[in-house]
Amino acid sequence: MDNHSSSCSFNYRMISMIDEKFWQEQWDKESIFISRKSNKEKFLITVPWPYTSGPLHVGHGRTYTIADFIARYRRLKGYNVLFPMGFHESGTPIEAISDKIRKGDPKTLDLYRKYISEYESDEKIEEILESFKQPQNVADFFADKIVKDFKALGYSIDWTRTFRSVDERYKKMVEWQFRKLDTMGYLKKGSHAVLFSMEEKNAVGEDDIEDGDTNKVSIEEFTAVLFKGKDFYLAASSLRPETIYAITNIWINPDSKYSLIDMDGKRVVMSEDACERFLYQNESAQKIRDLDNAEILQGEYELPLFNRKVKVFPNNKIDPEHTTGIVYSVPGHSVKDYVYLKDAGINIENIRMIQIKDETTSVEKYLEKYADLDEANQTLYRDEYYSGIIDENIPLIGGKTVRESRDIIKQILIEQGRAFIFLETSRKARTRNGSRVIVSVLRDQWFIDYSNPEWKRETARHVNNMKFVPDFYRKNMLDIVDWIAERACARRRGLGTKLPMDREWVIESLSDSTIYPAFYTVSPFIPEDTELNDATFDYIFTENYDGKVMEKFQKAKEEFEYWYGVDQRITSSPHMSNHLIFYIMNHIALFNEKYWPEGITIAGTVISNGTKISKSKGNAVSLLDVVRKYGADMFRMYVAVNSDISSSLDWNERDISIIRGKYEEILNILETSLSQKEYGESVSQELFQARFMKHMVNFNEKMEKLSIRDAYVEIIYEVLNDLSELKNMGGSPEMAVRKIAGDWLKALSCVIPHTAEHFWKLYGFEGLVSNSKLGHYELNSEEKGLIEQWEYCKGIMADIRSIEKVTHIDGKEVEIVLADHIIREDTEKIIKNNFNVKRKEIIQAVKKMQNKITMGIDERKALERYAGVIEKLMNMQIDYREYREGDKKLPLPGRPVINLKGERNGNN
RNA sequence: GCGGAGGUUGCCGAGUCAGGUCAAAGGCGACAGACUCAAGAUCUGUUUCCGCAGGGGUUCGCCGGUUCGAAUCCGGCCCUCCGCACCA
Repeated sequence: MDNHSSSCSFNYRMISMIDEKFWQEQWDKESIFISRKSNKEKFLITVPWPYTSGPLHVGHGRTYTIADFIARYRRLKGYNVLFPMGFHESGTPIEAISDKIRKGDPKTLDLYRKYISEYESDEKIEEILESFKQPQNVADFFADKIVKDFKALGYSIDWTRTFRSVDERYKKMVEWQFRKLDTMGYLKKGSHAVLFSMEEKNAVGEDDIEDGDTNKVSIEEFTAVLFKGKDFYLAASSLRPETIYAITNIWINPDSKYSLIDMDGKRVVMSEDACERFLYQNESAQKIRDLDNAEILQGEYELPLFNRKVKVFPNNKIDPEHTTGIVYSVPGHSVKDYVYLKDAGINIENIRMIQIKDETTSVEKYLEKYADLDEANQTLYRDEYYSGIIDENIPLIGGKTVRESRDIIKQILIEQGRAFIFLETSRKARTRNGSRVIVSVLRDQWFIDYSNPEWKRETARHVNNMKFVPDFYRKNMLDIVDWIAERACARRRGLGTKLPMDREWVIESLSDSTIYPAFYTVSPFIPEDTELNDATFDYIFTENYDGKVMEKFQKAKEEFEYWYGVDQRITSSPHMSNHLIFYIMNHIALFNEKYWPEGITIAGTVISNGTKISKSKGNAVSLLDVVRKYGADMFRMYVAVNSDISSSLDWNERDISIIRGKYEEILNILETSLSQKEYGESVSQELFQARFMKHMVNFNEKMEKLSIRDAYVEIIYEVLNDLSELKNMGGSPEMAVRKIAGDWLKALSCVIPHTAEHFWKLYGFEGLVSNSKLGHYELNSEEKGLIEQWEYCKGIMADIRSIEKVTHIDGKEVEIVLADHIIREDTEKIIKNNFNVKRKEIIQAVKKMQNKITMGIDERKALERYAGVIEKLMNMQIDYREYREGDKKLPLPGRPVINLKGERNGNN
């Protein structure tokens, strides 16, 4: 991987001379990141805590690194900054890992051997692996390693406030949270549909399903319509209940078995397989017996709503494993039914009831148009759903759209007891263990009811006042507020806090992590063994207590009130519709408005060599590897400069070496400037300093807006460019750097803190740069003039080059003729459309060149100042004078006449 | 499908909210030159087309519209990426 090592040995020495560990120890020793209440303005910044099931990769590093830039910048600006972190250990995956290790699953064992080996010597691996049979050991092991990794990255985290989501005192707070939600009526119990495995007797998530990440499985709602026969009802399911009027017959599969079940006193028939699955959706249903298919086929069945009877035909295309295994046939509006009937030689007249653009849809046309039967069927379905209108003469729904009618008919059928909902997976799916995935409706599922309108209104109002970076996520968040409904908040297994009102349930791992940043503020003031109850938390977090001071928690209360709410939370877009919405809404429900979250910054995803990072691809680059190989500052600089917060960051070798080049440049110039003792005054040095001042102004502005990349392009690339320009102008970059080193190192310290500390000390500044303060920067008019005039001169140089190129003259001498005061006055008038001027001949020229004329620059002064520099850079003699009457060409303000003298270049 | 973001000159990526100063920042790559025995590194210049005087032509997904004037505003179309409920 390291193909530069041979050619850059000198620079390697440069990088390795920064002893990152040493500086981390200095920070520790001086406790500069431990933050306590003070009289300074506070700034609380957080990042969602990591889940401790394994080592972190570069993707995790990005958000924390960005947060650290901001934390360090705020400190420079004089804020009392708190940047805490903790560890998320609740949920099912860690338990599942232990489970697999206990069972000796070879894949898991290999993976965790590899993970452990990244941190521990070989002889210890098996022992640690053995300890992983206990879930808590897995979590603790990796939490411990993450601390080490993060320290190695130089994060300015206050480690005194760290806690884990499974700590007893934290659990007490979660209990407090849930009892509060309960008293507010936000906690509900109800039934809930989930994907489920009968064999594993468990709800299954995307990760549990084979190809679940690439080919999603969702739950679809079918309407099972009851057709009344002599002894029982047939349950025929459909996505299109509005077509019930056009039914001609019912299909069952002759090769499959059917069963009779009891549903609230009704005798209902569905396939044997459906029957087994349905019992997971409806607890009260009971199987009565199996049926002989002849029993079903012989009778006639009455449609609900319309007085009509239809027959049942066998059709082996009907899938008994899909919904009820009974389907009704609508040949007028289903290509498949039309074909089935035709193939079976059954002659039934089509009933048609839907029009698109005043024309009754024709199954035959779709059949002709699409070669594939499925495609024809689906297209017809879609066309009718989006643009279909029901015929005027149809009862109940005539003239209405298909979309409206579907809900109306479904509603009526269910009310009349002639239909029920049958839930089905959107595709056939199996778990990774190979068992079948079905839909189950869980009873007594606990929910947080985010649909409460009052709660939503408050949330929307607050979201409008929050700061989102980038701002478009605000709109996104408002949509989510609108969309969010009940969310299941408890599970049967996993680590975490037991639901206080029902100890059978464990609070789901996203729901237990919504207000935890509040706990950072109090964590050091609540010892592990303290007795905690709801009154304690009411006292610390709210105004809602009996007024008596609780001595023991007084300090915690003060710290909470000082620090809370979160000023800035850095996260990534997948968190929008789950963690972030919970985070915002739970704060709004539980805390006083002044403690609600303020700022949210959403970082783009991290990709590796142009492709998405995923464990299965094996392209996850571990954070530890990166630090070991490149050092913290290199990685941090990469994160800062390689792409903007909002766009994705691609971690790849090529860009790494490019960034490294820049980093080495910084090291080099800082190193070589060290020996400079004096500072020579010259135009170019002055210009450099003025420009540096401008960069500092821009840097501050951009950091305030959290445009981190732009800020560092300014303070790294622009400054380095200026230095090389300075060198060309004959100035000394070393002297210049010596002069600006203090300010530059402060600005750089947010991104490359170790490097900045190293040179801060060598340059003889007091204390630590991480502890220094950044002043206010502003350009004075002299500095502005220096910069503007130089830009003007650069324009002239570009013009000279352009002329040289076109004429093939190798310029030796240049005469620059400037506009005199008469021209300037005339031009000013003409721009204002006042044509009463002294030299009429310039009117046309001014009009034509209007957008290239600049009035504000003192051209004479610019040339006085920079003529020498231009002469050096262009290697030609520069003369300048004002316009004289009789000159062939007329200069305009900002557009002097350039007379180039030299030899014609022979080649062309 | 629903919701969100986006399509810019060889590539990455600013600019679009507040239309003109935008042939369009910055980085990378490429080319030429300087340095060197040579390569790398570094530095200088060029990098849409035309031009023997700093100028002109044609460009910002596609098609239309508004305007004296559009990369920027409006409408339609095509394409890409992200999120979509028990997964952390």
